[in-house]
Amino acid sequence: MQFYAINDDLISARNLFDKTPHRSVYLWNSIIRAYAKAHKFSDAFWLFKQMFSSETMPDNFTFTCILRACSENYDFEGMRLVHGRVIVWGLELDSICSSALVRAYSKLDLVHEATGVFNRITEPDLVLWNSMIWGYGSGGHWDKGLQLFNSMRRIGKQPDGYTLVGLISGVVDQCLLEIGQGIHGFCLKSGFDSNAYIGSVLVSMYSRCKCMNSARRVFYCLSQPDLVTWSALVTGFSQTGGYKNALVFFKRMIMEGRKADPLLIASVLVATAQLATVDPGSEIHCYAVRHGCSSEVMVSSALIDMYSKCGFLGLGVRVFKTMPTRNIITYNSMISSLGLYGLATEAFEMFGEIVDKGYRPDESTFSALLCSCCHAGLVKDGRDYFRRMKDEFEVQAKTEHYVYMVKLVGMSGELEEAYDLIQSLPKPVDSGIWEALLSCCDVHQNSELAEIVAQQLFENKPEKTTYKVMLSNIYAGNGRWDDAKNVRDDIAGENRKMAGISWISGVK
DNA sequence: ATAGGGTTAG
Repeated sequence: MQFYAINDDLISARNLFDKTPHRSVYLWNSIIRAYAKAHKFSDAFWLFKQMFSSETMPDNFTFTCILRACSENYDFEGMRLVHGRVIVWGLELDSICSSALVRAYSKLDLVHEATGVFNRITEPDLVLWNSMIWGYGSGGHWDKGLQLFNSMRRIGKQPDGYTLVGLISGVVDQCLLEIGQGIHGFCLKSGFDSNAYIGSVLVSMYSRCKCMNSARRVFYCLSQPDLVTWSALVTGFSQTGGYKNALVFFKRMIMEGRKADPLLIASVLVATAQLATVDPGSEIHCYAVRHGCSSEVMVSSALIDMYSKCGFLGLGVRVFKTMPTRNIITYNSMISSLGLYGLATEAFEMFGEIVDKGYRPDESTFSALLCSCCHAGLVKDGRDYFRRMKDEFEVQAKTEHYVYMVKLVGMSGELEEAYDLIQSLPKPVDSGIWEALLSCCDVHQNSELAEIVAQQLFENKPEKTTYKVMLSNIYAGNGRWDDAKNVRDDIAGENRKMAGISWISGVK
């Protein structure tokens, strides 16, 4: 419904634009920005080009509008073209254009280019500092962001809320927790702790650091947490294993009379999917239906995943069939769901369908496909998809893909081939890949190779005990009782895992 | 002119 409103407005705006005989630069800028905001990037670009042959000349704001469109559309070529024009118009040193360039390049992960633009400015203003710090932070270069933050303060420039948001977004991992705490301290001292944006990024920062107690504490300190902040907290719980808490806080927010939006609903569905009981998930589904957003791509995709993980593939398929718009994530969810149920043929068909429709399969698509092959033991198909992934679709193989390939080849009994595959990888090899091979050795009771693999794992992660259990089991299976006992004794002193128990909840 | 939360990846 919202989309129609935006489109209707856009159409009226365009009519007005077309009827105006002498268009000012403001009018041009507004219409380009409107198209960019509605994600109609090709229209925005077409108008941008039209403008150059009109009587009105672009100004620095025109470029910011079109740069935003380029970056949101991941249009690298357009980006270079526009940058070129910015230079031609002598606006590269303009404070408005330069910060737009820095942001756009950073968004495209071209931090190097962003830095180039930044370094050409001798006296950056606050917005430019902020843009560059944000660029470093969002690009994973937290250290450079921090350096820049320090040099900014050294020359006496006062940071503002934007600066800190950019800086905090660079704290992406548990090992950066202390850095994050330091920045949090700075926020408190400088009185930024009541800023809604900073509150929400702090909550998600602590979530990324797996410190949900701190995230919760920041949340409780806010007098009026808004939807985004609630959402950050619920998502934090969803992603760190606090599934019950995700639901508790979601319900608490609803009880306070607030309305959830598609982003939050998708997030809380992740928690219900992990709980693997369908009741809470279908409750959220009903909520989405009542609030008219069950057909949003994000919600529907999450529903497909939830239903299939909770044992109701048919309901997931029904959501899939009835949803009005799909994206690559939707298809990936559907492929992994089919794979999860051992329906490899159907998963392959869906892959063919998305290629026919012109979607670009991504790394998750191939994860889902290779996983389906593993479940169904289809070695030949797996090899094919692995090859096509690299050759035909130019998707780089990542750790997860190698894990699947090792499992697929190794489980079929070709332990040597799996071993050779790992040997061919650049060092250091992720221990997850070695672990995959170890589980193949377990299944095929090959204790000789298992020893070699375990040695590799021991060098990588001596503190982990799971693979020692596996090695001991392999020894035991081969009747090598002394070896089995030695490895067991080795674990005994370390923190031992409790034996697993499981149960099935009653179905009414 | 700059900012925050999101769905797949068993």
